[in-house]
Amino acid sequence: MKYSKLFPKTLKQAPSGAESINQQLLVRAGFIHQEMAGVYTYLPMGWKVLDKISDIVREEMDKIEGQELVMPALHPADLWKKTGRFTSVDVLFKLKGAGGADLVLGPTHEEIIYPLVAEYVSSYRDLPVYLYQIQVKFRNEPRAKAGLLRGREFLMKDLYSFHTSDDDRNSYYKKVREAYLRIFKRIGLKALETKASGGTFSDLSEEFQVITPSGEDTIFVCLKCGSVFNKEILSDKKCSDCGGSLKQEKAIEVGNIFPLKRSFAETFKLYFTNQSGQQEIVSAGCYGLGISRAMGAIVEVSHDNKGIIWSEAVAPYRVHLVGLDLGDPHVESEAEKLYKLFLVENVEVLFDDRVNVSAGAKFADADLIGIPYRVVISKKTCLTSSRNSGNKLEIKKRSEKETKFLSFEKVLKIVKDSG
RNA sequence: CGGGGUGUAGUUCAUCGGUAGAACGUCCGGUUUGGGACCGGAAAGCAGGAGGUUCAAUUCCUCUCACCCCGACCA
Repeated sequence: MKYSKLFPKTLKQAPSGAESINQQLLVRAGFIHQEMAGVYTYLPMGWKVLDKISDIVREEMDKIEGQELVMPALHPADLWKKTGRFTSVDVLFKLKGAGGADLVLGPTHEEIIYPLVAEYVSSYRDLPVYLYQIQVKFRNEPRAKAGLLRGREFLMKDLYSFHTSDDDRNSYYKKVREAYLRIFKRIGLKALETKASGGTFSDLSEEFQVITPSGEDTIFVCLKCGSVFNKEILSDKKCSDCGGSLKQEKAIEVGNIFPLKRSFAETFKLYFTNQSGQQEIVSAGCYGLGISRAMGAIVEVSHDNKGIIWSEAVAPYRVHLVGLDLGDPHVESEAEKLYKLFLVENVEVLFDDRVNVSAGAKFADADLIGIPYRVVISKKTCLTSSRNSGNKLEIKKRSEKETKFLSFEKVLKIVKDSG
């Protein structure tokens, strides 16, 4: 991608009202655009990041035999009335259909997936089944805030598992837990597994929390055994696993896994016929992961005063090629060649090809956008190119200070190897 | 949903009763080119919306909408 064609350009200042770090940096760097409180357009580079996170999530879900589907965002309210959540969930967006029927914008999908599975699953032979989707969710938060950390419309992965027994569900639950730990590691988030209440879903659940001052949850980390507890389930000031003392932290919840209560299966009559021909109730779990929230969380924990520092797995591009002295026809053609070489090598590259823009402005944009590798081509780095021997490029990692001068081959190796 | 704050050019902000100004960005011309360069010129505004007070309202008052922050909430 050529920077001159990229939509949109970066901003020097964050709009007023953008107070949280993730919102400021993501808006300034051109990843997101706010439409209203808690609702954002994901701009081309922002969408690329979300796509990369989603792809990692897909890979890990597929590894544990998840099957991807997409359910509607628009739900008939009847299903929500059946579970009682039409009134009990206060963040529910409600609207009217053409005939006056009540409709709901889905904040979660138990009400859709239970009837769906009930329709197709009737035998123990049909179970277990693991279904997930990556989809937009709606929650009418009384106070949306902090950029992508708390939206009214947001991107989420939700997985639902259905089993012939609680034991089977519990063993799958462990697999999901491991998949989650792999996902967060891969996208560059240190997520702590946290014991929490299950709200209307279940009695207990586990959350994946990323420690950051901007987090809105309070968690307690045991200094002795490392267990982590959400404050909502903590009755005394000692670790309930080992009795050790606890350290309080602010954290943002990026994932939450629940063994589901029986009541959903009862409401939607989700039964199966077992091997002895008897009807049994299906056991289920649900597993959420906030995709857009994870993007915000990454920025919260990985930035400096100049901008974002993307982890390699989720960065919109791998290389930010900065062309300086492009007024010089020789440098200009060398830069073009270099850009094409990266493309031929399947390296995702953003090429700052702007001619009348100062070096400082280009570096500032590169730092702001936060692509992992910055490669500079200029008069200085082109000097040796007339001799075929030693054409050196300048390469710098966004996360490091050090700059190296290396041949294209070595640059390519670095860029391709890591991550 | 309680408390507080803010709505003026694309963006950030000034003006605070006499009918709108800067910076950044944008466009044109020129000089520049390794950390947000410089000089000239230009375009850009129903002052969130409705009502009221006034000879006159961006400015004062009322209502409303939106956004931000603190708290409550967060299945």
